[in-house]
Amino acid sequence: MPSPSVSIKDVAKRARVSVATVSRALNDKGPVKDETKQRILEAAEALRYVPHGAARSLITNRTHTIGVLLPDVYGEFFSELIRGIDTTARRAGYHLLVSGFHSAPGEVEAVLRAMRGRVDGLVAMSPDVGPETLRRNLPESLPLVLLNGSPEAKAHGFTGIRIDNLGGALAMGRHLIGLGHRAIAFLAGPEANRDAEERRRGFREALDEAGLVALPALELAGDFTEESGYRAGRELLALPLRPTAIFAANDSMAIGCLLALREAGVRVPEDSALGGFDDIPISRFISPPLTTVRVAIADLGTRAMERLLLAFAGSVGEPLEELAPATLIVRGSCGAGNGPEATRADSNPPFSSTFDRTREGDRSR
Amino acid sequence: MPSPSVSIKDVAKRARVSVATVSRALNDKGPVKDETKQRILEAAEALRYVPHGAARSLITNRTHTIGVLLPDVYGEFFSELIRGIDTTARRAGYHLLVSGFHSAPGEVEAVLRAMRGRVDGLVAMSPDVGPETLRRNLPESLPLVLLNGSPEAKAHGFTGIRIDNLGGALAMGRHLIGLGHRAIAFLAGPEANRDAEERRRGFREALDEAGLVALPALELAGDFTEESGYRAGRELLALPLRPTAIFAANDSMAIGCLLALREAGVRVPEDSALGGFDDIPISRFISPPLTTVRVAIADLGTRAMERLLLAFAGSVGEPLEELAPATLIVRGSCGAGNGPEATRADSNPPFSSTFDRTREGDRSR
DNA sequence: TCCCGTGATGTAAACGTTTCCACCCTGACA
DNA sequence: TGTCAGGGTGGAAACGTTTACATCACGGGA
Repeated sequence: MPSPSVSIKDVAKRARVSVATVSRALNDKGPVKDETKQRILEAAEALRYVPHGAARSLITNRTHTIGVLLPDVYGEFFSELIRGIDTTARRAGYHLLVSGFHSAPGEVEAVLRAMRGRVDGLVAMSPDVGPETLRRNLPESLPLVLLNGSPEAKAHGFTGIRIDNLGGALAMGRHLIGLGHRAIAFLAGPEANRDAEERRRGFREALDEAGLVALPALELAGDFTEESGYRAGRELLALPLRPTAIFAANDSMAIGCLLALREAGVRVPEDSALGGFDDIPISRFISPPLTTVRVAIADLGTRAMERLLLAFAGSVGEPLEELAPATLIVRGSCGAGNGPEATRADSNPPFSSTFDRTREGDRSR
Repeated sequence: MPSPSVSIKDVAKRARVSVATVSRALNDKGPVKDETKQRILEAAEALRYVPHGAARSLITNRTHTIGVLLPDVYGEFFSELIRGIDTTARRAGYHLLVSGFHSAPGEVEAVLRAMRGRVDGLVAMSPDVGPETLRRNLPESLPLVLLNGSPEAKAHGFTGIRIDNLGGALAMGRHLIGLGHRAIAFLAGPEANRDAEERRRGFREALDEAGLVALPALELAGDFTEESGYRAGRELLALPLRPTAIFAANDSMAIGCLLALREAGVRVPEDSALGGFDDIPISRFISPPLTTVRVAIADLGTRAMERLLLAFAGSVGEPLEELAPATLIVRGSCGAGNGPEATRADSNPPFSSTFDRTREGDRSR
């Protein structure tokens, strides 16, 4: 059970030099005679020596690891984000210490504290956790990038990256209005969710621009699940005056809604246009393919990591807030393909874009 | 830039005791007078003291971290696996050091070596990397669980967990044959891929059982992508004698194939039955919903982690090999819903199962 | 010939913990 | 009153590195 691990001393002994020389030889620091160096490398090889990370971190004060703190490790969003962070991190020689946390009371604190001395920096996504909690449980000096944090985080001295929910929803709203729709239903996300709220605001803004009013009857509650989208769809069907278009605050709800419509024989997009948000992979495979707003998630991770690397390089700078773009993806479900915008729709067929996406992250940015 | 971090010494000074006492008080080891303990806790609180992980690891030889090594951090498989490992790990107080590696020559080695002194155990998925490479770059004593490794890994003294590809494919083959199909096409996966190979073997076994012969013309090459499934579908369409059923070695290919068939006006399942493997989330949303084989990925991660925990607890035992179940999921694409097996299909409607799945991992096992 | 710079190496301190050991004190027991 | 047990505490070693500093030999320039 006790690890009979070989340490630098063993290498030193075998190569008949001091540990200092071994360290120098292995790290290419300071002068070492070629002959000695050769002997040391051979000894290390023979003994299968691997330096002890913790010991090294202790003295160098560098772990070459960055922590990633996420509310839940679930689904495509998570894996995409990690992928974005990981590729950038690895390229720079960093590893990832990943930790999800559930909403259990003291859990965030516990996880945060566990990070001390194990990471050089932190990427945290904290929808619930306030900036104060973060700072209280973290060493003052730890570089930190907040993902989708509250807008006031900047004021607290945090640098963060947020998704441009507002811009994306605005684009979708404009698009639907541009297609001639006037009565547009909105399936909202969870009350407390910041993304959901921003998307609602973006949609409202589009309405305002066009001089349309938001009818309370056309704004339905949802919670980002397919099920809630399905329920909302049935509610819409029961309305005396049905909307000609529906904008769901995320793709899952849009899909649930689509099922409800289809069950009732309502055709999409002929009878009702439909738009979503997120561009989850399923979206391009359902029929009709879903018009949605793409969030470059992997890119989000990449940007966060790059910020951290910048901080490591010493250029601290003042806390910034960056917006990750959210771009409209026009597919079949909005009916643009039947109208004058057919070319735009054609330029993004569901199939070829699938293959594009496969390696998207590798060439992101 | 240098971290003005507060250490145990600062706490000791403030509480007017020795560092030894602070350590004892904070870890509840050895006797400390209540009054002193109180003073120490207050001091720690006031200074926002957080123990230094690396330093602690150095002396205790425990990092409370386990390494996860994956060939690629991409897609649903990855996130599900991580989720399975993470939930189990966190419950036991462990963190995850995640590292993907690309196929660059020395990269696996580099990543492996970086793990020394940073992890207490390792979960590795190594389709390409041989057992020898692993051992050569890892301390002898490090507990290791291999995911989907080669069957001979066990002989090398590794304990591993593999997906029951053979059993799953066998079940699918039996199912299709049971529905009366005699000419069944098989879309194979990548040549070198072990999973793909095992699935092929399972299918062949089902044919053998039924006294059917595998026609070379009905076995098409593929590489697990939608595109290759699409190509295979077109090849099948060009065949003089078309198969009445198609079994694709994974869902992505099945979906690509489905598109090819649909383009040609071939109806599924009326004109041709279709089966896949993996049960990726899209599968239940396409129309018709795809009959497939579900692999409990999160469960795979959970099992791996449990093995590791067992090893930490000291019960080393001989290297075992565990098989993670792969179960047949009957949906519409195989046509069972139209036949005598309608009840089985109904018991698994695409929608309710979606919601089931949402929290599947939390109650796995 | 002397001095000094420089390359090659070793010694030892330091990083922040945990833990073994020794010490002191108090009280109980003989 | 002496001894012993044991609670409470501090000193110091140890973990495996890196690195500042010291040492030494050697060679070149004055």
